[in-house]
Formats: sequence, C-alpha cells, structure tokens
Amino acid sequence: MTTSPDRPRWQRLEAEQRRAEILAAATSAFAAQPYPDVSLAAVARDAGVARGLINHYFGTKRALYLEVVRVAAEVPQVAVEELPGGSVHERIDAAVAWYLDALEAAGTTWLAAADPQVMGRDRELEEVLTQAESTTVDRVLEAVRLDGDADRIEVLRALVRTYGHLARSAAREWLLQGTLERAQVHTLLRATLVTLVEDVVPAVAPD
Amino acid sequence: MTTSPDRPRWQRLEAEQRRAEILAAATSAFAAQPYPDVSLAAVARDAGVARGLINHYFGTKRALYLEVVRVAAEVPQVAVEELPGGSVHERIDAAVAWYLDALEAAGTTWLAAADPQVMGRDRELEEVLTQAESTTVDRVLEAVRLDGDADRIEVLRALVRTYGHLARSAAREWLLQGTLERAQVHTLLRATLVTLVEDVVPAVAPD
DNA sequence: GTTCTTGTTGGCGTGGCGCCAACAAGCCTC
DNA sequence: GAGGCTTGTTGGCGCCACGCCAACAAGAAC
Repeated sequence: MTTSPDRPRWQRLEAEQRRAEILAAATSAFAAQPYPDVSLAAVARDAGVARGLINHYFGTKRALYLEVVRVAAEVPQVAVEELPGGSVHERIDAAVAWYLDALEAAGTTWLAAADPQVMGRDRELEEVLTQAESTTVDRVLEAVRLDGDADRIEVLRALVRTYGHLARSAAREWLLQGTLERAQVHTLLRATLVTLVEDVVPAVAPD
Repeated sequence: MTTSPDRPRWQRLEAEQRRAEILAAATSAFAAQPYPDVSLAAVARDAGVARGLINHYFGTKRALYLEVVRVAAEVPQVAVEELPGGSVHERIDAAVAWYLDALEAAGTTWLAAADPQVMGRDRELEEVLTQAESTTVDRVLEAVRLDGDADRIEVLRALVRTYGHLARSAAREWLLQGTLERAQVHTLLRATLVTLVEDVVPAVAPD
C-alpha cells in the first residue's frame, strides 16, 4: 500500500466552507455551459465531493442554480458603499465609475452567471433577480437625488430598471464581447443617465 | 364499437404544417415553464402527436428550444418596413412609434419567449439572438442616418445593441409589468436615442 | 478511550431524452 | 380500383442524470 491505511479518505469541513466550495464549482460550471448541460456529477467531481452531498446542501439542481444566480447578482452591490457629494453631474459620473470599477474587479463571472438562460415566465428566478436589482436601483435613485411619493417612486424605479439593462448590456459589450472600450461605455452611461434624470423624468413623472 | 374500424387513427399532414403545430405547442410550453421543467412528452401530448415525432422534426430538445427562440425573436422585425423621411428627430420619433406599435400588435408572447436577458456563456443561443438582433440594429442605424467605415460601424452597432436592451426592458415594464405607460416609454426611448445619436456617438466614435 | 454528532459517501429507483425499426396514410402508377 | 411506393408517424428500448436514503466515519465532547 502506498497510502497509510489510517489516513482519512475525506476531510470533514465546516458546513459553510464545504457549501462555499460546492457553490464555487457550480458557479464556474453554470458560467461555462447552459443549465441542462451542467451535470451535478461534474460539479461534484470538480468540488472534490460526492454527488449526493450537493443535494444535501442545496436540495435540488435548480435550487443550486438559483443560489448561484443570487450570489452572483449581488456582487456589484458590495462595491456601492459611500456616495460622493457634489452636484448631480458629479455624482452621476462617480456612480458610473464605481459601477465599472466593480465590474472590472469582479471579473466577467457575474455577467455570465447573472444572466440566466430563461427569465421569461419563471417567477422564482425573476424574483431573485428583481430582488437583487431593487437594492441597486434605489442606490442609483439616491445617487441622482431622486425621490417622491409612492406613485412617483414606482415610475422612477421602472425607469432606472430600464437604465440598468442598458448598463449591463454595455458592460457585456465591453467585458465579454470587446466591442466597446471602458471609456466609451463610461461616456454612454453618463450621457444616458443625465438625459434620464434631466429630460425624461421631468417629462414623464413631474413633481 | 363506437368508431368505425376503417377510420384512420391519425392524420397525415404536410411536414411543414405538422412542424408548425409542434412548434406552437413548444412555444407556449417554454413560455409557461423554465426549460428543464418542459417535458417533450407534454409538448407531444399538447400537439396531439407521438413524442418521437418531435425528435424527428427537431432532433433534440435543445434544438427545438432554439427554434422557438429564433422564431419569437423575429416577430417584431416584420413590422419594420418603410422608413420615414424628414429630419433625424422626426425619424427617431417615428421609429419609436413603430417599435411600440409592433409590440402592441404582437402581444406579449415574444417578450416572454425571446427575452433579451438571455445571454451568457451559451454561444449557440447568443448566436441566434445576435443574428435576429442584427437586422433590427442596422435598421435603426439607417433610421438615424448613421454609417461609417468598418471600424466605426462595429462600435455603432454595439451602442445600438445596448439601446436595444433598454428598449426591450422598457417594453416589458409597459406590457408585462404595467409600471410604465406607453407615452412614458415613448418619451424615454425618444430622449435616450436622441442622446445616443447627438451626444454619445460624436464623443465615442467621431467621423 | 468511548460516545455522540453530523458531515459525507455510495448506490438504488425513477423519469425523461435520443434513437430506431416497424407501421400505415395517402399518392402514384398501371 | 388494386397494388406498390413514399414518407409521415408511432411505440418502445436503452441510457443517463437527478433525487433520495441508509450506512459510514471524521472529529469533537466528555
């Protein structure tokens, strides 16, 4: 025998850590292939773990996927902490720079993972993304100093959500496709957000 | 026996028609549930057909899905035919109205099925959507009278693609979520497209 | 050293997908 | 109008992945 017989065949980790390792393996798996092509067996092999353990921690394959998306969607939020002072223009410029910094740091992982294969007609997934999105949206509203009564705030949120799609799309063109450069994306996001705040909002949802 | 014994047990259809029926059943199935929850057996039952026939026409489940997306993504393009004359502002306004008309007519089906969020790490699906998207993008470039050499055109296309995500997102807020009204969406799309053409493009990709 | 907790394993049962050979509906030919 | 031919259509077999569960053992507690 080359290995001593009393050497543990597997290591007992803290639940949280083992869970994190599985989640990491799953994240890269789901980032590399579409959902149905990802086999839990492969994820387990990659995480150095028995396949059944994945079910133990996450229950179902779908639940694991949702968890991956949930975590990935929250990545850029941690970077958004303190808000800069100054005029709205300055705050917008700083917020855009933040966003791009956060993306550059996080790598392309979240762009790949946080864009689910199927968003249509999937209440649960939609829920996860909407939830993760709403925090960021409110941050942006705060950054551009927009608020209002209950009716107005819903319209403002909707507008900012659409802007969010523009932003993510631009980030993809930059980081994944390479069709735009960072400076170009910055210009695009700054200009459109200024238009949104100064032209669209007054016309669409006046105080 | 209640049925005459020489009555055919099944009807022989033209390949194209049978294919269309299966595709219709699949479309509503994929619109109703996430991919892995859709069983070909259920689709076959819904289409009144043997399960094996689906494989005969589409090969694999994934190929069927891609076909559904492909068809759904092409819906709004048929409405974009003649371009209006006049100034760029007028053309933009008309193009936006077109787009909203087309969506209103097509119903919410394509928004659900051909979700623009569907991007990430899936080369084939990305291919399908990009392909369906490119025609529309070039139409928009034509509408706003933008063109240029090979280098510049790629940047312009990328910019318009990001705008497309904003537009689809706004359409969803309007038609699916009900958080925005048509007039508000119109204002948003007009203003941002004007900004894109008059501010962003000159700064990002000058002649 | 002994016991207890619980993280971890391995395999069984089930269900769905891909494939294929046989069947038959409807057209063509004589 | 009978027979043959094309090909749309069926039904079922084999395989693989997932969900579940009972047993195992690593490491802490005492």
